[in-house]
Amino acid sequence: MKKNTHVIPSVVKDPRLIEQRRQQIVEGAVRLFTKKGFHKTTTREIAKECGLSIGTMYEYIQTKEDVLYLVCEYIHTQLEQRLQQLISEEDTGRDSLEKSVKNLFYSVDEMSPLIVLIYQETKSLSKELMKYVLQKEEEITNIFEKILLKGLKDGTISIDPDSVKLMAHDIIVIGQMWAFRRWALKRFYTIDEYCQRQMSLIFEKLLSRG
Amino acid sequence: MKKNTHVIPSVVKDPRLIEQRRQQIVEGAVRLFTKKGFHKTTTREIAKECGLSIGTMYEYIQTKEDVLYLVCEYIHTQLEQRLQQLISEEDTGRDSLEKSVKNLFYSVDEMSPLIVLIYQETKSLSKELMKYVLQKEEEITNIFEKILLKGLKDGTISIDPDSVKLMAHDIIVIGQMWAFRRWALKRFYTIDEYCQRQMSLIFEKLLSRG
DNA sequence: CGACTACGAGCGAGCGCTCGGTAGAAGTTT
DNA sequence: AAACTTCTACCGAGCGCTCGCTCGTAGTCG
Repeated sequence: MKKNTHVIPSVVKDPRLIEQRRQQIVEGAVRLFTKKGFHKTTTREIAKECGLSIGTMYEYIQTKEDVLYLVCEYIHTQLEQRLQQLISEEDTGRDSLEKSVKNLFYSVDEMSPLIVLIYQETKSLSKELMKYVLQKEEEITNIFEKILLKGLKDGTISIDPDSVKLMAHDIIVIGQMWAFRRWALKRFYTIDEYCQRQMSLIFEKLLSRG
Repeated sequence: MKKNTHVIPSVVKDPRLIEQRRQQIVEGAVRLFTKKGFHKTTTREIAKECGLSIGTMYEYIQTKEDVLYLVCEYIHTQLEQRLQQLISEEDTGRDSLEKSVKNLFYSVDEMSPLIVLIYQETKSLSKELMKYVLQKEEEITNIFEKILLKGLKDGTISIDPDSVKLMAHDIIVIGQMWAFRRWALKRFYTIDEYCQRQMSLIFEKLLSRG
């Protein structure tokens, strides 16, 4: 099952305890990382924020970097679940895409600080761990690729097959851009306006050959 | 003239020397920051890389953060110059846009590591300095806004006036995304393909109401 | 008692930055 | 022209401090 996930060793034996404590750690770390960034947050602060002593915290991770990895994994899982939730077999490709893109925009809106965090801190991971995080990012992009392909098959979407991958990336980036360019966009658009206008950018393209 | 630029004090008096040494510092720092990131690079390393002693380097800056600011400013100036270069008064809005978007894509391609750097490290600046950097980012976006407005005026581009700002941001983000999602995109597209396909995404939209 | 989890003072490495000193150019006095 | 003074850029050992992480000990439960 969990093939593309890096397993972080723990001194503690009880798996349920591990999961619970790591959840604590992630939640505390997210709060701090979004506020101050990874490098400016100390291990002592993380421990305090999640209600553990440093000693105890280090029973559940090996390095500070592990915390960042857990955080990245958590964020990606969160986003992925939200996106998978609304996907139904019965929808046409086009309907599914419309739903999912909208879902993406509003998810990014709610998860804004988390999206920004993952954008800015992934590079602080070692190559090994970054690989896993980028893999997950790609899996999320693939969600949209699949939907596009479905629409291509059932004729509800028309697009050059060689552009499918690119369009999937475009959708993700246009979605996430609401998070990482929020400082500029928020002054001119609400999330509703943003959603509507960007949807039209995406869908006019997808019908232009139909 | 230089109103939106933060001036970093220097102990040294000679302005020409300041400029020359800071150029050295920026060049050395860029090499290191793109490789290791800002936080993992030490001041000693920067000094060594640019051929100054730490003591001397600190005659030209006040803090390590100043170096990052100088680097960000350098990158933005570089990009802005490239974009301004190809803009001619005589072109129609549409021609100008086509040229400039293409120019953006290929500039981002060449400046890839720099674009990624500015994306990832801007947040390491203090609020004060970040303000200046984001301002510059916005000015660069405005280049495209102006072109779009010109096209709207001369009738060569058709777009909802309220979407102009957004479209300018879209163009910038789609350009820069070639840098920060290179790890995925490079496996499927060359820069030429990328440019061509993304241009069609942008321009089909801009003609759809025409 | 043995197995396991929690604790936090403390270690040692490494960091950003300073500051007293040097060399030599520029200016001034004799 | 020589001697002295001032100014300026350069230097790097070292200061003070913070960081990530460890490990000996204490507490708890079966």
